Amino acid sequence: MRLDSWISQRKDKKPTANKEREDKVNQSKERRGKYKCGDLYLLVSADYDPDEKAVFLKLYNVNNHTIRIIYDATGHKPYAYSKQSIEELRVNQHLLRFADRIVDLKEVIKHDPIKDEDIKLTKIIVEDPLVIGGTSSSLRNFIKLWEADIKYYANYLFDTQLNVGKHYNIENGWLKEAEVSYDSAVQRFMKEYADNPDFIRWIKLLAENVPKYKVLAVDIEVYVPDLTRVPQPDNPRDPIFIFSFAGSDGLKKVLLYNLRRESIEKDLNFEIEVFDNEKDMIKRAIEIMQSYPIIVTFNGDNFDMRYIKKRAEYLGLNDIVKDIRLGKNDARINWGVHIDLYRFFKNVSIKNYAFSGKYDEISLDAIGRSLVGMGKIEITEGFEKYSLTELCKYSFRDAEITYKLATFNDQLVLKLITIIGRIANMVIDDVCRLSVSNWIRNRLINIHREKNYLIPLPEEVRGKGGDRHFEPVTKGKKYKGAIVASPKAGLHFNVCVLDFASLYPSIMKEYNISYETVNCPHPECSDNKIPETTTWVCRKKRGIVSEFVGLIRDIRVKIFKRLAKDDRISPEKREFYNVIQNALKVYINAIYGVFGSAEFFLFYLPAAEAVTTLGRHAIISSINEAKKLGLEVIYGDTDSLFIKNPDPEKLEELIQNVTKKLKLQLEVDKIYRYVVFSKRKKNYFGVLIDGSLDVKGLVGKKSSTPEYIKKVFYRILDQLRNISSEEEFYKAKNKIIEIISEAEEKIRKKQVKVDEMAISVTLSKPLEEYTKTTPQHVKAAKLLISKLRRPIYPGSVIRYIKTNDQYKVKPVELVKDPREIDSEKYIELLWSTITQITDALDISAKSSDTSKRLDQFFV
DNA sequence: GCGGACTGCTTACCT
DNA sequence: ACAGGTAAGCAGTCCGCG
Repeated sequence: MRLDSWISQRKDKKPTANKEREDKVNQSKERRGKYKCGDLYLLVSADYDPDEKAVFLKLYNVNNHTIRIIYDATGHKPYAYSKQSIEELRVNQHLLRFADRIVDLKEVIKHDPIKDEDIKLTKIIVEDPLVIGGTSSSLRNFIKLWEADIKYYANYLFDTQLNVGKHYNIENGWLKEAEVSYDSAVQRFMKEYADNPDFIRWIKLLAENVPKYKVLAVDIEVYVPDLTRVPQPDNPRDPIFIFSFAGSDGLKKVLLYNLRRESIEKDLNFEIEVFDNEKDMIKRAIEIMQSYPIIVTFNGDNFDMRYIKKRAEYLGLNDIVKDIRLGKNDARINWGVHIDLYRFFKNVSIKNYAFSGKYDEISLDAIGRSLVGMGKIEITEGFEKYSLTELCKYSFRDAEITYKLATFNDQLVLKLITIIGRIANMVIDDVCRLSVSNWIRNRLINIHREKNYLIPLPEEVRGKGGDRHFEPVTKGKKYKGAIVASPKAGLHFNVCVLDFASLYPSIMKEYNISYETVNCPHPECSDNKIPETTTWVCRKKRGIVSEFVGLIRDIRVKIFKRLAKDDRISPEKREFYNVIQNALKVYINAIYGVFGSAEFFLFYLPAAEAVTTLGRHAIISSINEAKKLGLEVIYGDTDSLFIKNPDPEKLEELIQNVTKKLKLQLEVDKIYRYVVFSKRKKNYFGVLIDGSLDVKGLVGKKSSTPEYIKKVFYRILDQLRNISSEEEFYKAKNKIIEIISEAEEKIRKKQVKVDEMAISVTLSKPLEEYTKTTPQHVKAAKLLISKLRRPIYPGSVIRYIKTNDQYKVKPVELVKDPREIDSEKYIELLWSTITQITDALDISAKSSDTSKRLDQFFV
């Protein structure tokens, strides 16, 4: 049997006209709201409907704040590429298995970026995505296919040239890019760069307004009397008894299934609807939820939404919850978008770059406290010990925190998600769940499509070969990274810090680094070597990644950073542009890293190594250049040079020389009134010219250090803050001695509160995976479980006390009496924290006598 | 059997 | 599941020691 007879029959089947298709869908799906002609829509999401065998788009109606769903009417079909000819594929047994689901085989020409030549491929077009991948019998498991692991709805957006986060109008059922207005400042930039279509395209995409979304935060409570039992969505035997809602339209509502027939307090800060059976409450809850296009939860993917769905089905309400769709690891809603903030805040790029590590535990309580100043209501006993009113308050607080996290600072989080969706061209459901490497992958796939480049398989990229030239300094790493120059220990006044503006992205841009340009196939490029290596870089073609990094780096620096600082623009708008430039920063900074990550689809170690090699080259030649000019370099880390008391003219000369020679922008980053180094790298403090204190890496700053010791540490630094000469420096001495001896005394006499002595350490993996050693926080966690039956998860912060009993450590919850504290250990800890300051000032040996010890230091 | 030297594990930080 | 480099504390092991 051959495939062609079947294919020819299918070919005359024309795609349904757009309008008809939409009307059909309108009839079959329940719809809300009326659409006015000319309504403006923001493309927020897309998905595949297996029943309709088509992609549908979720469009946020900016005018009436509903979601409109539009099905594909172009007849777009899933596909993948093969390097076998049509003839070969026609008799391929694996394809024959899917004969009735293969629509067409087509010969196409694509550019192979690795070989730098056009190649012939066969495009296998199929009826549904599962033919390509997603099941154990799918084609990609049996024959070699290209572009077969891209989600179909993503593929669809790339091919139809739609972009998430853009505004569209609907005309006769077709999407049309909407004309949107831009600020005059943005228009000026568009004029300035009128001859650069890539620039214009990105400015237009990013500067579009982001609507204020209509959102609803949801939290549920499941009635489990015993505190130690956690309700399991997969076994939903316990009833849901509370739904809490906080909405952007001011809704503050709790639905309560009064399973104890208790009387409920009046005059709460939320409305309450009481039900005498669970089913009615769930029906009402779903009705409320379906009137909001955006649903926000904290851990809804794995708990709230999942439990609602499973519990409703358990109660026979399948139809009520049919529009909640559970994936392996997520929960999506057909009527809109479900955003799980737990997944979003867990993302390390979001945590460290967007929120500069302001929270360290991924819990509603911890993140709520640090970002919106609101924590959970504490519950220490099982639910049976509390009145239903108290439990409603508890639950409503959770919904309130979730709502605040989604909407604080003018919906910052939702804006950020939308903007990342624009940059990555990724549906916002995925943006808030996936990591930065996926954001990068998605856009790079999109760019390959636009250029008609075939996306190589990971083994083809790796298969290019190329050596690793430098042994990593750190054990377990794949290649050598940055250089950290040894600091010159001591106190230094008037220190200027120079740094390279976004060093690695700039290197990628200026030196044409990309997976296909590093060790390219052209013999004539092979003399274009990375210094001290056998790696060469292409001169003939612009690298796809290099070009992309360069473009968005320029977009950030030349457009959005400037807009964010332009005082002719209103503060609100400036804040919006600041969010954009920040999102770009998060994104750009991760691009180098993903090429050094073995899991990334374009992982190519020689490319990553080329970047760090050039980075080391840049900083070393700058240090040498500085020395040549007679400037004193006292420290440097990766991309920075600390220069002591520089002659301004020499400094300017250095900047000019380096920038010209390396094609990398060296600039003044900050100036310290003074800075204090010990012998340790990545470890110093200083006072900037505006008087602000800058502390780097010192123990006293670490999140694990007990509060009490931190306080002492900062009191000491405070003594040093207003110093502007060496004499003044020593005046602070007596006060510091006083602070330290007082603290030591207090610890020795056990007068410090137990809570202030807690050492806080994050449990990074499940307890049973600590097989090699048992660190102290793991010991404490085990006690929490055995003595208090407290559930512990990876990511939990364990707070423990060093004690003088047989345990040596105990969770803070188990230490009732300060006399249990091992004060000797804490005095040691105090000293090691403080000597990081005093060491730097050449304070050396310890003696048992405090004042003597300090005197030695401050001589 | 004991203690110091050493290595490896773990966490939190810097760029 | 972006990278590598560094500091610090502790757990566990090795080795010498009549």
